Amino acid sequence: MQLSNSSQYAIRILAYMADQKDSRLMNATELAETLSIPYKFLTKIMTELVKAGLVVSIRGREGGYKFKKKTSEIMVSDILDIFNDSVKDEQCVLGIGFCNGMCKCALHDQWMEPKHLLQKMFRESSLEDIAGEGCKI
Amino acid sequence: MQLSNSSQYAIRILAYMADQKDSRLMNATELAETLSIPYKFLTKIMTELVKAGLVVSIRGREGGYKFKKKTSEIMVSDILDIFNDSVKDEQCVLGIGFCNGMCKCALHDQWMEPKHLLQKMFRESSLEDIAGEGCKI
DNA sequence: TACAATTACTACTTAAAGGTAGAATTAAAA
DNA sequence: TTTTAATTCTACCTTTAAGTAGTAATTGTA
Repeated sequence: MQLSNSSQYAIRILAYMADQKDSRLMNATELAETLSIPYKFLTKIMTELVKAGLVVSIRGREGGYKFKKKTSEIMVSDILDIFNDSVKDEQCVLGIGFCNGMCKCALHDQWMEPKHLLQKMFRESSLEDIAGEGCKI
Repeated sequence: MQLSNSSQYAIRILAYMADQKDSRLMNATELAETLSIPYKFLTKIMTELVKAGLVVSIRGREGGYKFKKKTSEIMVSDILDIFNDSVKDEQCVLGIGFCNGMCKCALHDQWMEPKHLLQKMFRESSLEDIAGEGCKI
């Protein structure tokens, strides 16, 4: 019961970027070293974040990554969506699509409250909110 | 963010077994067909449940599986433990072992409440509790 | 223009989860 | 004692996640 490595890395990367005061360009080498994430895996993740429209990349010398949207407009759930890792409304403990109107799984009722809290945490935490919170490295 | 297939199957199997009034022997063919779980995969899971001491198996003709412990003494978390899928105290959203006294991750505080609810759900739901609840097939 | 520093792309490898096949073992029943 | 219905074991196959390698494309700077 946990997030994929990709999701965890992506949140850590973006939260670290959000920590930086000016919206300066940050390059993959610096991010990989600072956050102890394998360089090649990090660039793969960054490319997905670019495709998803969360960050933009500047190629070539002096290039790097910066946010495309305001950090207040990027929710943790947006990041999880990219890696198919968010908590869906129709998702139950015993499988997505298993529970429905007719048939509720044995843990259906117990699951409601933690599910809603998880969704709340992911959907209502923006990168701006968590910038400055905790340590990122 | 979801349980492994093995954990989901195992919970469904044991919850279904707990539904049966007398503690009659249930065989793999019946369980697999009733619960729509691949037969060979189900037997693999059952063998793990036997090794973990949750159920006993009777081999040979007229054999099958039955509970070793009382259903009131088997918690959902016991099942998740077998498949390394339970929510550990030290587990945070951004990785097991990442957060500690010195360094709390950016989502550490937000994670506390959903984590405790998840743990509560898994640790305080016994098979007896969920027997009869919801539909299992 | 040449160079160096950067991201992007394609393809591969490794590890783990999920699932399958077949034969061995067991034990009740005929 | 033979047959039959059951679990168990070993080994394999498939899919997905995780991670790596090499090269192409891009672009600022000297």
